Amino acid sequence: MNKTLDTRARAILREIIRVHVDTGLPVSSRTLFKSSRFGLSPASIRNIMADLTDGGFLTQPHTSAGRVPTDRAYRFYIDELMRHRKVAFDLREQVDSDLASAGGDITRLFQAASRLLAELAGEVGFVVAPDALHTVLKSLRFLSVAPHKILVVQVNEPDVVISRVLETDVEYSQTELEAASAQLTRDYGGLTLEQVRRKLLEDLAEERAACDRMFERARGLAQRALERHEPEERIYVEGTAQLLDKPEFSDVETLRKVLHSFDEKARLLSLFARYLEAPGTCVVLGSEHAVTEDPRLSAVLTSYRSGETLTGMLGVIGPARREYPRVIPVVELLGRALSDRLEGREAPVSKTDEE
Amino acid sequence: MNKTLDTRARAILREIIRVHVDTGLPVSSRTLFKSSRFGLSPASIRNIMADLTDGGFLTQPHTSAGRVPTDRAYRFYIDELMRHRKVAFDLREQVDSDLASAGGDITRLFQAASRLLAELAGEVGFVVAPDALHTVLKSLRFLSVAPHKILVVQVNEPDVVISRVLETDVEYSQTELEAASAQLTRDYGGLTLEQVRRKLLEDLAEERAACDRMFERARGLAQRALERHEPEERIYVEGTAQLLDKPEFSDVETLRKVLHSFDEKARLLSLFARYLEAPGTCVVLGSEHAVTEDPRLSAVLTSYRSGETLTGMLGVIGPARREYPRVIPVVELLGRALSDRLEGREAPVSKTDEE
DNA sequence: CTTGGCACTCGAGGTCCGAGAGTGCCAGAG
DNA sequence: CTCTGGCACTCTCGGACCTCGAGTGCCAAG
Repeated sequence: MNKTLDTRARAILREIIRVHVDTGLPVSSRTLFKSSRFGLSPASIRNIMADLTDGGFLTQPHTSAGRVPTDRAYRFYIDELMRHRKVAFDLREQVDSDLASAGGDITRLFQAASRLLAELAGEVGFVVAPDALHTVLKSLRFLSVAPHKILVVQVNEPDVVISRVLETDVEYSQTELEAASAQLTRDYGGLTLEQVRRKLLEDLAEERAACDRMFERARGLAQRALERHEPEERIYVEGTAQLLDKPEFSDVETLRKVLHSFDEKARLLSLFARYLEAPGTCVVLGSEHAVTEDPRLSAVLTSYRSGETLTGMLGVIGPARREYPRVIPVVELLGRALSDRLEGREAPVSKTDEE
Repeated sequence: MNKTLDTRARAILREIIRVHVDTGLPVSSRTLFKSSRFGLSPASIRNIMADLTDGGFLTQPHTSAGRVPTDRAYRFYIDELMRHRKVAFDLREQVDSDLASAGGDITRLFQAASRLLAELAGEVGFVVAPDALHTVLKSLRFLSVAPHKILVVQVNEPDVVISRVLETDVEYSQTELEAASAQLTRDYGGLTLEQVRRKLLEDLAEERAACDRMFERARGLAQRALERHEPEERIYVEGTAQLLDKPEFSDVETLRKVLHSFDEKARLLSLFARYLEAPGTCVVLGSEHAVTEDPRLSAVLTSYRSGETLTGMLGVIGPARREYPRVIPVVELLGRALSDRLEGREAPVSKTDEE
């Protein structure tokens, strides 16, 4: 099929998308005639619409309804017709300050990001954390916080801090813990978490008797601290209620399926997986390789970086009918903002150390 | 109105509730006649049902439908008719191990608890964290984790650990930080967070010039670390999608309102507030002082303890039509389990220190 | 190539009706 | 006095039917 539509056809297609995105309803030739001055009568517009329908860009829900853009039309629109809108400056500020308010806590950071996505785009927002396996461990510290509780502070490349409280049977002195911290950081720092885990297992098995009892215990603690997280903990979804406001999800049965599918984080994760590699921002429409299992859902997603090789993903999920020129920049803004935060670049928001 | 129903009326009411909870549909005299052997004909059952209707225990959606229990009926059922079911032993184990997997992180603990509530009760689960104002600070520690990042570890009574990464302009040595930690813990340990905040402000204002520059900075850090959390961070809601499966919320408009209302955490919090004081487990039906703004929603809630004076709340929200004998014990189980965890009592799940 | 006109199609919404489910009440039996 | 079968009554649900209006497709004339 030739994708080369003439100028008039493009203008009409663009207008149909604009109106349909706005109203959510099928667009008729009459509406088009009135809404915008093409200098053409409804009949002529109908002819062009018929061509667009033949070309696979439009469909009609039934004979006597207007036309609705197909996924193909959206694809064409996104690739060729659309001009991005600049994001408002105060939006950047809001994003930066909201992310800053997570205060270095990685979980809250991802949560804040997905919440922002949901709020700003008016759709379901999600963030997929980078795969922890390839994260590089920088240091590991133990801190005794209460008689049988030890705080394990794990610092990953690039200065991402994860801390975790472990309960212990044995009691440790702070000096012991500091020695152990230093030793472990020396032994395992610079390795990826996957390597650390493997090496820990080997070392624990091997040095059973030989080694110092204390370090053996410390390795045990480290192992417990580094236990790999459930897949559910790698994916953050917020704003699922937003779907209720979209007319395309007004029937309960659809909603039921879709909302329940958001609860199955593990499957979502595997669906998203293939897009991790994709550079830049992509729009995945339902009819294409589906990000979600439901063809009615589509996604706008982009990747973000955290350190040298680590990438995660974030984006929004909603109906294909969305304001792309507004939504795409929002997703990209959050991608950049999250990368900046994770790589330790200061956001341009004012920040004082004292008081 | 006299609440003293004769034995037969009680039996019938109980059976009506049983059947209605099971099916979700209005119950007819015929169904009752067939389902259970009362030794009475449908006509007689109808007479009793008419009495129960007069007494305000039953209503009919319309003339030719069966009867549906009113909130009053549920109240009577809960107070007088119901016998709790024992929770299965493996349920306790699941709860304990799931809560243990949060690994001392208070946020994840509350999240896990509300998720468990949602899952086990098949309704919306929620946890309200204790009001941080009255929490007693035990110690405050600083740990340098990266050039301009400091981990602030705050230990509250009873050994609840909260840690937070702060970014700083100035660079601190670990020795400085340790001195500051000791000093701050000495000065502010044992006070409630509210007192700490006030005292910090006073001290910062007063000793402007006099005091050591280092401690002044440390106080600034402490203040940033203890900034009070947004109300949204005190309330954890999980499993909102569960409502989709309840036939009483099958129309989209209701769902829209209800699900959106769950997103407004701040208002939820204020609605829950009054039940914090209530001892034991209570069932709040929609027609009574509403926990939620919608009279169709009802809640089963209980409080849990964390330390001497601190109490929080947890429970489930759903339609009044629920299996009380099963749901109430679940809520109580989680209340106990959460108290145990927070007060440092070991749950009876096996736990080894090493390996 | 454009346009007004016109016949055609199809869904939305209203009305009507019959079937079925339940009830309330009554009169008669135990 | 209580229980029960019988019966009339009510009300919802679903299907059949109809009309209205929106939109289209096509054609013939400009």
